[in-house]
Amino acid sequence: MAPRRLKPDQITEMFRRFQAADPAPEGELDYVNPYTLLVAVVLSAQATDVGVNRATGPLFKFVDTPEKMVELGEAELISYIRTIGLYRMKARNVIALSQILIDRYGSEVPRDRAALEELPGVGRKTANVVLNIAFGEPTIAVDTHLFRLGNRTGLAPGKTPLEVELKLEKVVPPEYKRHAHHWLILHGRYVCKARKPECPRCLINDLCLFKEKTVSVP
DNA sequence: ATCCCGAGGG
DNA sequence: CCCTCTGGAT
Repeated sequence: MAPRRLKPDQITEMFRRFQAADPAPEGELDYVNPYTLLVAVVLSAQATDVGVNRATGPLFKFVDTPEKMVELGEAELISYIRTIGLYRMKARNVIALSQILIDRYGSEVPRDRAALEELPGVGRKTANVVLNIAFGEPTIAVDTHLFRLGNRTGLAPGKTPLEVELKLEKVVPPEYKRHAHHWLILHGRYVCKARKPECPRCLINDLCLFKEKTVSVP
């Protein structure tokens, strides 16, 4: 069956409300510079931001450059991030990625999608987050939250994250693109949750096309 | 499609 | 016990 989708004026209204409620949304991953942001996002795969911040707090206090990370080494890095899921692969990727930044990019985080996606542990979603947060570009990173909301609300239905991203690129009004990722991710994290969406206190529940919408009982 | 892989919630 | 959490590589 063809997925129902919101109309342009409804989408504009949706983002108008998001902006009114939270004019300058921010991500919840802690970082001190573009490099630590990149590391934090790599570590955040299949992990909670709280869990990532707990590990990166002590780490970034001393290790905030690619050189210091390579010097720290994989085994030591693991001692910091052992409480995060998938830590072996992540530690290996962070060390390798740091060495590549030193060798090819003068220890800077490249402001370039292709260059970012060549780094181990960095895919399209991570590259989009870095471009958006570190460099202020209007990219819309589609993670598990955006993918769910795009389909559930009718904002941008798609079978894959990339499909949802390209559709968002088309339907989100230009003036809202820069913050679309943050608004949607925060909404997905606290209100439009995967398990038990709290529709009664959702500020766009009258626009949303979710069929099993929970209704408030007066 | 499957693996990686710990913490927290229900 | 079950599932989910700002995925990526094979």
